[in-house]
This record gives sequence, C-alpha cells and structure tokens, in this order.
Amino acid sequence: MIDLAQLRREPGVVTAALARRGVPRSSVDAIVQLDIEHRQRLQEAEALRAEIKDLSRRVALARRAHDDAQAQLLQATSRDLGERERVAAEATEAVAADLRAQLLMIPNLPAPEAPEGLDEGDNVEVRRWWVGVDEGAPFPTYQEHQRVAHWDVARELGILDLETGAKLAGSMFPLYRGDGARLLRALSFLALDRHRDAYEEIRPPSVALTETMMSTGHLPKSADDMYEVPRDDLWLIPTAEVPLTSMRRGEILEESELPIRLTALTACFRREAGAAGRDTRGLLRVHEFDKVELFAYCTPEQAEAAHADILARAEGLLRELGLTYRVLDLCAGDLGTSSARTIDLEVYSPGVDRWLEVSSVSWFRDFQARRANVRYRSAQGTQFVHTVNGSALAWARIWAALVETYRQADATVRLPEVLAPYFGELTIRPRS
RNA sequence: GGAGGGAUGACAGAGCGGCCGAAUGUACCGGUCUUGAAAACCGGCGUGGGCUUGCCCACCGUGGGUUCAAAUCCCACUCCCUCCGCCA
Repeated sequence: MIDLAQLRREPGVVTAALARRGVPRSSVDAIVQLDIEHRQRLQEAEALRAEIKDLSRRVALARRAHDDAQAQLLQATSRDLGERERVAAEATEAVAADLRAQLLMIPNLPAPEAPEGLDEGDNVEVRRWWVGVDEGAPFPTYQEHQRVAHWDVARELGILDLETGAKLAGSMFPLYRGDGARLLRALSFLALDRHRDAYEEIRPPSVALTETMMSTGHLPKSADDMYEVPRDDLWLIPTAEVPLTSMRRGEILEESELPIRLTALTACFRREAGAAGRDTRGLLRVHEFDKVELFAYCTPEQAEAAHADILARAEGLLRELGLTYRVLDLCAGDLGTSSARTIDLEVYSPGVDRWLEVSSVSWFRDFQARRANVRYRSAQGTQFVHTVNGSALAWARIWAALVETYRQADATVRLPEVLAPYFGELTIRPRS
C-alpha cells in the first residue's frame, strides 16, 4: 500500500511516479478526493461521539447526586444524539471502505532508478553471463545435440511425464519421474545448503488466508491468477514470498534483529489466467513448480545490500550450474504490483532457443510492510520495515535448461559437477 | 469431530457497567547516590487516527448486540491449552 500521508503531502510527486507505470491520474485524484471526504465525515462523527461521552459522564454525576430528573434528561438527549452518531459513523465507514478498496488497487511507486517504459519491451538488459565469459570466451555456440527441446530429451530419458501429470491434475501440472524427480530434489538441496550461512530455513504452509494474501499485494488485484479454496477461505501460495512476508505480520521488530533473512522451499501454484494458451509446451509455463525463495525484513538503509545479496546468490547458483543467463532491469511499467525495483534473471535454454525467467529479485520498500503492518523500533521512532525477496531459484525452467544444455552427442545428459554431492552419478541415461 | 478452560500493554498479571487507556510487578529509558557497577530511591514508559497542537477519537482475540455509558453483560466466530475420539 502506498503512503496516504505522502499522497496528501506531495500529490504531484506520487501522481508523476505512478504515471511512469501507467496508472492514470484520475485514479490518484479519486483517492485524494475520497480522503478529503473521509476526514470531513470522520470529524463530524467524532464530534458527536465526544458529545455523547461527555453526556454519559454527566449522567454518572447526576446519578451520584441523586438528581434523577437531570439524569433522565441527559439520557434522552444522548439517545437522540446516538441516532445521529450512528448514521454519521456508517457514512464515514462507507467512505473509508471505498477509500481502502481503491488504495489497495494502487501499485507501488517505482524507484527512480527503475528504467523508463511501459511494457517488457522496455526492460533493460544489464549483462549476460556464460561459462568462460570472464576469460574472454565468446557467447556459446551450442551443438546440434543441444538443440533438442527438453520435452523431447525428457521423453528419450523417461524423466518427465506430462501426460500422466495432465491425467492427474490437468495440463501444465508436470509429473517428474526417476532421475527427473531426483534432479529436482538435488537442485533444492543444493540451493538450501548454499543459503544456510545467512538465511534461516523455513518450511511454511502451502496455503494462506485471504488476509495473508493481501499483505504481499497478491490480493485483491491478482485473484484470477491464484488457486482458491473458498470453503476454508484459503489460497494456494503462488510463491513463498506470501507466507514469509506475513510471518511477522502486525509485529514491531527491534532494529538490532534486522535484517531478518529467511529462505524457504515450497511448491508454487499459478493459474496463469492471463497467459492461457501461451508457452504451453513442456515446462515453459506450468501451474505448479518448486522454488527456493530468499527473503529479508530490513531497515531502509539495509535494503540495497539485502537486495544485492539475493541477486548475487541467485546468479551464483546459475554460474555454479554453468547455465547461460542474462540480467534484466525491469522498466517501471513491467514491475509487479508491489515492487519498486525488480531485477529478473533469464536463463538461456538452447533446445527451445529461448530466454526463460527463473528469478525475480524485488525491493518493495515499505509497500508490503504497510499492508502487513510490520514495523521496527529505531532511534527515529517506530517505522515500517522494508522487504526484499527473490527466487534462488525456480526449478522447472532450470530443469529444462539443464537437460537441454547438458545433452550429449550420445543422447545422454551429463549434469554439472556441482550436483555430484546431491545426485551421485551425473549421467542420466535412457531407462532400460 | 466431542467436552472443558483461557485470550488484557514488551512480558507477567489485576480489573462491583460510570474519570479504566487500563492497578501492580518485571523489563526498558532518564536522574539521585557510588571511584565504577549493583542495590536502593525519584521520574518516565502502548499503538494508530483527526484537527483549531492542545484537545478530541479509536483500540483490552475478531465481528455483532444490549445500554445514556461496555475490558466488564449477551450472541457468533477464531486461536491457544487440557481430556476423549479419529488419523499419516
């Protein structure tokens, strides 16, 4: 949620910042008007309530003085006032609800550093990495045997069974088997071990309450993109960001305990409603995938370093896996609702010849903290924390890039050495 | 799923329907004393909102209700604890 006080103080600044990501001026103006109306009505209602409280006190005094006539009179006056107060309070609440609903639909202000632009075409490529780039090696020229889509590689090796996944849960719910399933497990274990030095491992619930989904900004805006369990007012989490951000919801943290850094391996569920029919082949876009998430609550001063650390860890894993990737600085218009700044990592997958998003490292400033009401006590008083998070990494597409990149001329897949402690024999052969 | 008990400030723990936003203790902050520290003593110490910055309003698990007036009475729900049942 954006800061209403800031909107009052400098409406021009807020309007201009939001315009960078395509929010029309009228949406902001509507909120300013509602805020003015809300405060007017609030004052009226509160004045009435103050008067009622005063009358009540005087009733008590009259009673004590055994002046029953006076008490009766005061009670009658207060009763009439009570009716007016009820009406005023209802009107105030109606405006407040409207204001709240509209405010929840407003996305975060983009950071000044976020590039200009309205859609993904305007994202800025910051750098590319591939094996040997530091030694001056040119961009890899992939061999013919690497130019096989992962769904074909997987069929040869019997490590992915999309038909059975569809049979169980519908299309785009993958079922991995044999070495394919084991590879997924190895990747998660590798990542969690890499983050153990600084991030506490969490295994949160895979479902969240509506209130929890509100905190991160996934609701009310993105309801169509999530799986819902209405009977129990639950939603399947689209990312571990959701439970992690709400872990300390409503709390006031001590500055000394910040940054609080957490990591979690969870399944992530996404309906992909807006992308129906696009990238439906193989693992390019799936409804459920495993992901290791990195997250931190921090002070505004710590945010930049915390964001950089997550990005470095995500990139570090990609390098350890020897995968070619590029780094994208998302333009203002392509930022997620809650984000002020986001760096995406896209891995190059030679078989399908595409760049696949495998991580999104975001800085939310106090947008989520304001919604989740997570604050910390500092010398300057109590203020909202900043939250940052990023994937390290999302495995379905990594899995695809790995089997394509490491496919050998003899049609086996030879996995990178870094997986040896988790996978053992690194060659995946067709199942006999 | 069934039966009972509970939910109050950072924590512990009081609170006949009427100066209760809330006693008291601990913790914390400032001061006195002390070579220093501890102890003792004195003072301070919840959050959010509105506006004429001194006042006003809201908040005692959540949501309703009764009343001139609710932490306190009534109803529903949620969570925690104990016991029974079921279960990976």
